[in-house]
Amino acid sequence: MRNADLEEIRALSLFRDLSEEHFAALTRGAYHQSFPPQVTLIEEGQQADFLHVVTEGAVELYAGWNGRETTMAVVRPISTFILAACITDAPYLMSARTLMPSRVALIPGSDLRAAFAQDVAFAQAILRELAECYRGVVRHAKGLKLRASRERLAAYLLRQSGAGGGAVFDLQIEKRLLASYLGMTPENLSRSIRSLRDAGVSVEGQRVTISNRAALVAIAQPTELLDGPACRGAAEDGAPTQRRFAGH
Amino acid sequence: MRNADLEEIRALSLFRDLSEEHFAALTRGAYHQSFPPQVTLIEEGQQADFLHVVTEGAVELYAGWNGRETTMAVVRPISTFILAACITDAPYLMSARTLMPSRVALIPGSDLRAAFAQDVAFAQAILRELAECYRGVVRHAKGLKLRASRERLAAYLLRQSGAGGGAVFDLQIEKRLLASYLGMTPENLSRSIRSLRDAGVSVEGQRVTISNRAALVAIAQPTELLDGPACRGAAEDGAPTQRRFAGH
DNA sequence: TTCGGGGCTTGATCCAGGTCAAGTTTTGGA
DNA sequence: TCCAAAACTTGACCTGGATCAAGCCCCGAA
Repeated sequence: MRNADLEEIRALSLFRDLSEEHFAALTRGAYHQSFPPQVTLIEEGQQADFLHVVTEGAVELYAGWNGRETTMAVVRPISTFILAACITDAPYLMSARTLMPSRVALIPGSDLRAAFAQDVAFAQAILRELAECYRGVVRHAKGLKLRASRERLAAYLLRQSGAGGGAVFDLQIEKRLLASYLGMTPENLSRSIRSLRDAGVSVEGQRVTISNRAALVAIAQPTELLDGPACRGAAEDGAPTQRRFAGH
Repeated sequence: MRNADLEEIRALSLFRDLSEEHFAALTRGAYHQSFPPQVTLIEEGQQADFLHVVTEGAVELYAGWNGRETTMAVVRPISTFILAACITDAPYLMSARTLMPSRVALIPGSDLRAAFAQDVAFAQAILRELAECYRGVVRHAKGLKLRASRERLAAYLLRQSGAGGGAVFDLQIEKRLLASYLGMTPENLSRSIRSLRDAGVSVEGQRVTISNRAALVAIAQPTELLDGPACRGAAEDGAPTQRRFAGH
């Protein structure tokens, strides 16, 4: 692995408190690979052998059943995924595929469990990371059950725009993917977007403009309990070393 | 706390590997209280001070937004809840209320974190427990997004009936609650139940009879990735010291 | 034993959102 | 640069499930 990559991974809250020695041990057995877009990295049901860390690009987590398919999250650098399956040594509950050319570090689950047993600070970091993942899915599920699709879209746009001004930003994601993530069809997303026009939202291609934040807030009624803390204050103080794009 | 209660809690996979000393330290600061039905134990948004362990009765985890409300899970003895909020010392994402006269043990979060730091085996147990919770919510979310309501009901009934024969069993839960858990209205649940009659399902009051398991399976298409491992084999070998009734 | 209230069912109706079918635009590759 | 495939939009239509409104049943309290 390149030094620059190592440093980026090291900066993750997950690895920040890990001793130099243990970190070296972890990364010794790790791979760091580049993948073209649309490559399936893991498939649900498979055994979990590696913790994955996206260092470049974007990875979609999705699940299928009976011919249907839905996007559960989009993971962006630098963050990890499938920690839970790795820890319990259980089959993945979600598949993962690259959305663009991406680089992913693969850390053997056995090494992970070994480091966990030897380093209390690391154990705490893992636990915190997992707890945050858990809370992310809970929020996602709550949103699905409590909000209508238009409300989910409004909330999503507010989250993406960041708490600050951020009246203009890019979607960073294909609309069909966003639709799937929000639990609706592309057609319905299209219509929902139009229906937000009179709330001052305009979407042209990937570019989103929010001209009346208050109106959008009135629709989405964002809460920390549903939209996460990221929505709260203006730009966070510390370097946001870890971002999860669409949920989690 | 009564000795019998202590032993039951001790038998949880969460505490099984904890040293006698650390377990004593944990339970020294713990309360064990009885509550009548319909008592709110915790409210979403509050700070998480105690890990909760249901030892008798049943507790509903639910979430509200904008006047709406949905039940996320029903926790039955002996199992824990709100572990994640406790660990991250973050606000609860779900409220909890008793559904019947219940007893709940409250273990201070600070003690929990202390024990975590001192006992690697305990740390691993906590991590496993949390990972299982995470996977539970992921399954719940997948079900909501991938299955239609009738399919969710069919899958739920199969899960409840247990993998074995179990052609007759009790719902153990009010139907309005089940409806909310499955993400539908009571009216729609009623109709969905009727619509499963020609799949050999009859529900009279709380009593459910499944006379054509194959037909139900054809509708629900149960998968381990959606319905959990509990659905797999016949009665598990070890004592099922920990059960989560409706999901998680 | 009666009464009242909540849970459950059933029917009628409505609507959010899915499906189907064209277009239109964008994108990526030769 | 052009072409083909895919993404996106729009309209028409349909349907799963919500809502509204009774009525029923069961259970618990007086």
